[in-house]
Amino acid sequence: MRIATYNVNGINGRLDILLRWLKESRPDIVCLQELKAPQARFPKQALEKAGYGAVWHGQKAWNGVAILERDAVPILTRRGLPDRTTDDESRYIEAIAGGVIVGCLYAPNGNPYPGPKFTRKLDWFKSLTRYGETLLEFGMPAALIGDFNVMPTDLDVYNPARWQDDALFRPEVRKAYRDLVETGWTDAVRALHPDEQIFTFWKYLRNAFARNAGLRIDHCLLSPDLAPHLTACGVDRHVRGWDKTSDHAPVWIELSL
DNA sequence: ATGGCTCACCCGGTGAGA
Repeated sequence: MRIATYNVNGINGRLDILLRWLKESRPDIVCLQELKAPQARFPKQALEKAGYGAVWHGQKAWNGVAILERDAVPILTRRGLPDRTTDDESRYIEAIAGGVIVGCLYAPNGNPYPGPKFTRKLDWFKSLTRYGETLLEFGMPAALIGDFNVMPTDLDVYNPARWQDDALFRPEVRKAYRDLVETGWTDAVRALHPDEQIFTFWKYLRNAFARNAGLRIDHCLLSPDLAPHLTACGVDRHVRGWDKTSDHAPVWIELSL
């Protein structure tokens, strides 16, 4: 079973890109972030035509997350994190797909540092960590997948020195990610490729993709009963090279289930 | 090199992304 995550950066503006990638890669389950579309403007029919059922959590102009399943409709289990019911941003959706609890997330950016947005990012990670512990206690195969907006280590940044004071790389945020992982999750890409430099995002600016000036910020975390089934993972880098593409590339994992 | 892109908002300049 293949599970992928893709920050599409506008699902309607880049629908052709998304459909092209789905057609060539045919993942079983897909987590999408940054839909940038209100609930009523999700392209349900176009995805159905491509063979994917969907659940989604939209928002006007910003954020927005969705889970797709090939030849099925995911069973929605949650919209939003339990700690953040006053939060009006669409950053978490969860469903059962392929027998796995799939939590699809889009963490806050947190810039500028310091400031209220940065503090909110740390709070959001605490909420995610706490809820993740609840998921682990269920004892059902679970995965937290999406755009975490954090580079966990120096290896995940093309030029670590330049990112020291950025909200995606501040020590507080890296610690928040580490605290989350240490409650029992496995970072799939690092489990299989501990020493390889792997990027999932390249800025639009300054020819970043051609220079490979990238970051690893899209992650797949697996519960203890799922991690032993991990057989492969990768980044569909070539998608980032397409015309009018997202600034992220799709990331995928393969599970022997 | 903190943005030189790119998006959604709805038609022009603003806020946000990372």
